[in-house]
Amino acid sequence: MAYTPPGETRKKVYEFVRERILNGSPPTVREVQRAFGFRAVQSARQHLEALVAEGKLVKDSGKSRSHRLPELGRVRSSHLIPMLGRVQAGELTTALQDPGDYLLVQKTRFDGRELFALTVQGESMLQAGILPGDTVIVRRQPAARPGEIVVALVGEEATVKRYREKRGRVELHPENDAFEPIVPREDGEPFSILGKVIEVRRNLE
Amino acid sequence: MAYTPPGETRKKVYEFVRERILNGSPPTVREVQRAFGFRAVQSARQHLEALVAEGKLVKDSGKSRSHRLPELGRVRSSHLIPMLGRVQAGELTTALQDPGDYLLVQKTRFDGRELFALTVQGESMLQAGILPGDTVIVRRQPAARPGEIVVALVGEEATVKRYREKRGRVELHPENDAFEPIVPREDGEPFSILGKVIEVRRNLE
DNA sequence: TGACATAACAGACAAATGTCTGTTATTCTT
DNA sequence: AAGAATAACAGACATTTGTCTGTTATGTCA
Repeated sequence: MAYTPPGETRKKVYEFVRERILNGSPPTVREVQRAFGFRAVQSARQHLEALVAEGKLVKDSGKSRSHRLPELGRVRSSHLIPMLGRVQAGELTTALQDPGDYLLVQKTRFDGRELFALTVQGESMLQAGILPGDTVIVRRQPAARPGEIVVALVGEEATVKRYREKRGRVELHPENDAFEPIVPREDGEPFSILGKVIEVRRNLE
Repeated sequence: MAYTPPGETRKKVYEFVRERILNGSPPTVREVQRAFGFRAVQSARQHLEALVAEGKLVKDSGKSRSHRLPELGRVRSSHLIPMLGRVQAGELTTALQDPGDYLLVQKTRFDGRELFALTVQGESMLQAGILPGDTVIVRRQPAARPGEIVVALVGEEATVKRYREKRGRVELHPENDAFEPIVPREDGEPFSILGKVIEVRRNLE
């Protein structure tokens, strides 16, 4: 192969490998060799080793297709979580067990099994920047701390509100002046906290 | 290994492989074998072949680590897109070529290369439900249609605004009464549209 | 019960893949 | 010009990995 100035081929090798990693299939040494027309495996290997030495790539020695981008360790751990639309109380369990759709999230802090997603109905959280049609990602938990945004089951329906406590009593506050806080009563309709909202997403396409 | 009811181990193998693929490193047959404690390679292989036959996985015959999730169906492929923080005009190209962080998105409609993400600064889009600290996912394009939310380069800095046209002239509208629209002038500071905002994300953890 | 399908195992082979040693050519530096 | 560093090559070896053939156990169903 023709001789190229120092660093030139190296850069292209990096870009090639990076592209492949981002597309989900890191190349083998020989795939790099072929992609660049090297006549020796070692040519490809030297570039790859150099890139690892520079810290631009990391590699698991001995394993095939094991080149990775260093920053990606943190980022790449992802879960598929069930995605629910409008949810009635009774359907909830069923919907979680056999969801119609999945959402891909990267939440290394959480176990994928404790997460689900919900489409927001209504404008009660407008002033918290949560609009109708937004998707909220929820971590299942039976309680919450004041100030957190939660998904609660009030009567027959799941609702998104801000959790507050007043004189030891639970209050669910909308963030929209046109709505009134919900104050569950002991003898009232069934009430429970489904979980805490940990992310909000909105599609604008 | 202990005998398990039909389909039970199969399901777990599928989940294992799926998780690994989503995390960027599809397992080898023997990695599956070890993960499940099979004493024979063939045990793992049978499950994998069955999953391919069922259409739950696809595979490039002969290649190592080549199991993939089928493009069609409810589990879609994902992209890793570069994530930028506060961006000055000059840094932009550099930041896109060598980003410090990545974001995992599920956008089959788009090519991963035309997407990037940006952290929102300031409160100018408050009433559109975009708060400071939110992440916007942007599709690179040099123009926009009225009503769309865009990322534009005004002078030295990237800014998120709603794109409007008035008497044939471009206007960038904030969605916050405390801010004034930006009306770029021909002889004024450099102005260009970087792309259109296609998703907004907010972390609440 | 017997036929049949599935699950798991055993052992082996061949191709793919990572790695090693050593050599030659080109460029850079002094 | 000489030495050092980099790029590319040649050929080989060892491990990993995909694949194959055949066997045994467990469960299903008529």
